[in-house]
Amino acid sequence: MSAIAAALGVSAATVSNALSGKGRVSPELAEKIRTKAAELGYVPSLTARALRTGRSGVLGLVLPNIGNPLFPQIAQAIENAAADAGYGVLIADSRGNNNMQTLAIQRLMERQVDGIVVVPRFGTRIGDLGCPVAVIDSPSTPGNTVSSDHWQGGQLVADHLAGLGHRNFVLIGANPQSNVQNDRIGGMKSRLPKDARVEVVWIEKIEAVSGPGCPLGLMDKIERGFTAFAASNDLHALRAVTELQRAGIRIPDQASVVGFDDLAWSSVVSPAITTVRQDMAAIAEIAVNALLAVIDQENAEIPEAGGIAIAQHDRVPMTLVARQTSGRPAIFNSQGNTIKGEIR
Amino acid sequence: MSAIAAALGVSAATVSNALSGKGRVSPELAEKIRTKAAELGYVPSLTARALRTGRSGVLGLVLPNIGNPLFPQIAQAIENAAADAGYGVLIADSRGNNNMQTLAIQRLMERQVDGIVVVPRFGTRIGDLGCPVAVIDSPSTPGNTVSSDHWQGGQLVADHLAGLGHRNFVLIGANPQSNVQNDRIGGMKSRLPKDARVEVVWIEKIEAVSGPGCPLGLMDKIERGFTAFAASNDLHALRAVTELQRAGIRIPDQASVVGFDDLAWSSVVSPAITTVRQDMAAIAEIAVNALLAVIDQENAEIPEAGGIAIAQHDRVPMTLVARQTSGRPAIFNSQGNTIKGEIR
DNA sequence: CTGAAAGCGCTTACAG
DNA sequence: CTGAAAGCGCTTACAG
Repeated sequence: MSAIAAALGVSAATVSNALSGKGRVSPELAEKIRTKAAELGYVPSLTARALRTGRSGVLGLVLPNIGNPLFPQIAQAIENAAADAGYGVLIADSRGNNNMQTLAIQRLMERQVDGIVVVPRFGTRIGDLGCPVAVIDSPSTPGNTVSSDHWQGGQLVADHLAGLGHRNFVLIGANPQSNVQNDRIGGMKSRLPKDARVEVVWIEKIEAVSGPGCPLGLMDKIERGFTAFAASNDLHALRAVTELQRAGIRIPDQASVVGFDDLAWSSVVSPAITTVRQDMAAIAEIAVNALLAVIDQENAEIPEAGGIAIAQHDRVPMTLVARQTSGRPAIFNSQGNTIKGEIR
Repeated sequence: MSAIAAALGVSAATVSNALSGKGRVSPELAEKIRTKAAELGYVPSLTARALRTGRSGVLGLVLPNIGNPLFPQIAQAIENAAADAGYGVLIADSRGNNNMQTLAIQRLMERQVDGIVVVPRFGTRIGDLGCPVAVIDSPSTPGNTVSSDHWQGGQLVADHLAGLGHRNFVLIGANPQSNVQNDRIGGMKSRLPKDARVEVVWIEKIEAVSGPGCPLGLMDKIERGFTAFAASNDLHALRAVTELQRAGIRIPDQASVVGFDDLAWSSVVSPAITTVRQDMAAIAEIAVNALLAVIDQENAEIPEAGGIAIAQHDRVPMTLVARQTSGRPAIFNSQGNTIKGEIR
């Protein structure tokens, strides 16, 4: 900037004003300055600007576990929304314990992020951080800012499976402590037909006994007449598909399987998995906009206000993506009654 | 900091020296300053430090596509290695075209990152950026800094499958333009038994004709006597497993399937997928250390040197994780000859 | 419409 | 061992 000022014989202040388009510079001079800036390959120092304005132009993203298969979708959506708003994204992983989450947030704040998007760990509560925060989890989470309407997503699944003729449902979740999973499963239950038979399988409980990656005992359910398998995410749905398929069950002829999240592989396995997709772009946009609103307001009003926890509780609707794992089962007639005896 | 200085009646310079442990402060005063800092909850402004020292303490991470299933592993490893070294990580997605990659790098540089880790898009070459860069791709990529030894990984697969008795191999890749995939497939080919029969399936070519998610024609291979399916990553391996399973093939009794990368679901599907794992922690550490070495050197020597492309070409060995998809096939006797006729 | 001055919070020679 | 001073590159009242 000083190089431009020197080359043109004007002041740094004028260069700054011209480049930021804040008016108060004659159009001709402004044009000359812009040209010279381009010519010199001028790149403003965002660091200096940050120091001066107190705004870094960077948002933090704290995730419970970067290794989570859903992470790519979230990170991509947040990165996009932030980039569109001219913000960078600093990532932090709270993998491990809840203390790590606190540390991760601290590290981010040391770096003067203007706001933080956090996907909290089970059962943690994000209090007032002294910095704008948007929480993405589930509407059931205290302090939640925005999330998919997981309950409604569960209802989508129930309606879909019931519409196919199913009356015997196995609901598959990993951990009953997860608000997201509880919402999904609760939503499903709330919409099952009156005469439905339901059993819930909690994977972590089974694995605690039989070890990770163990069979889920789904063939036992099949033998007991269950035909619909609704998992709380695609990873579990995939596990169900392979477990059933391996045992010789034909999907969707003999059983339907549905998942959540439309993870990377879901459309590409055989048969492709029917799933309920989150509108991550919408969620990210709401989260980022909520953050920006608080940031702008902080800047405008009394800065002593400090960190403000956002509390909008936006619920973004989910959409069902019907694929092959839930084609019409050959075992049902159009009334939904079983017409073949091979599976009672 | 000035608050500490004021509270103690010393200068900011002394506070700075005490807190940074640069010596030249009496132990007693230093201790008093540290105590007061803790008491006041002092958090240094990394922005100010960055402006003054010219180092932001932030590394950039540019990925070809955040949506890629391998991304979590990479991001996590880099975030860890960077955090251990006291650095933050700014992410950028070059999703879409090669121009986006250039833009992503520019945005990162505007934010004064001290160095950039880039996983380049197919066929792009990362030149001198005027900032330290570490490229992670494959040893066959020009400018590569560090990567897994994908060729050796391919050899691991070939040895493993040949050792099981297989002589008829289907190699599955997505895109022949990818250096990584070419290395993996090349490595496999280089170690197949002399009398082996080999066919390569390129998924993108098939999908260009039959649409995304279409069958890969694997049953045709089975009918023509192929028994070993070696995919260039777990996503394709999973696709092969489900396609074969769905058609009634029992894995591993009638066919073996092997993948790469040990993606999130690989250990949890049924049967669990045998795969070759990358040592991401080692790769990330080498990449980050390479960056730090250049950054420190820039700081010590002539800063006019500008950006230096690192050229170490470290190859990190891969390891095979044998799981159920490649148990000993029942169709082979101990000499590796077919003993059952059900699959010729 | 343009410029001189101050200051964001640090660090780093340089004096004392 | 400690402090006064300058400066990193910007922006923003305030004058002129």
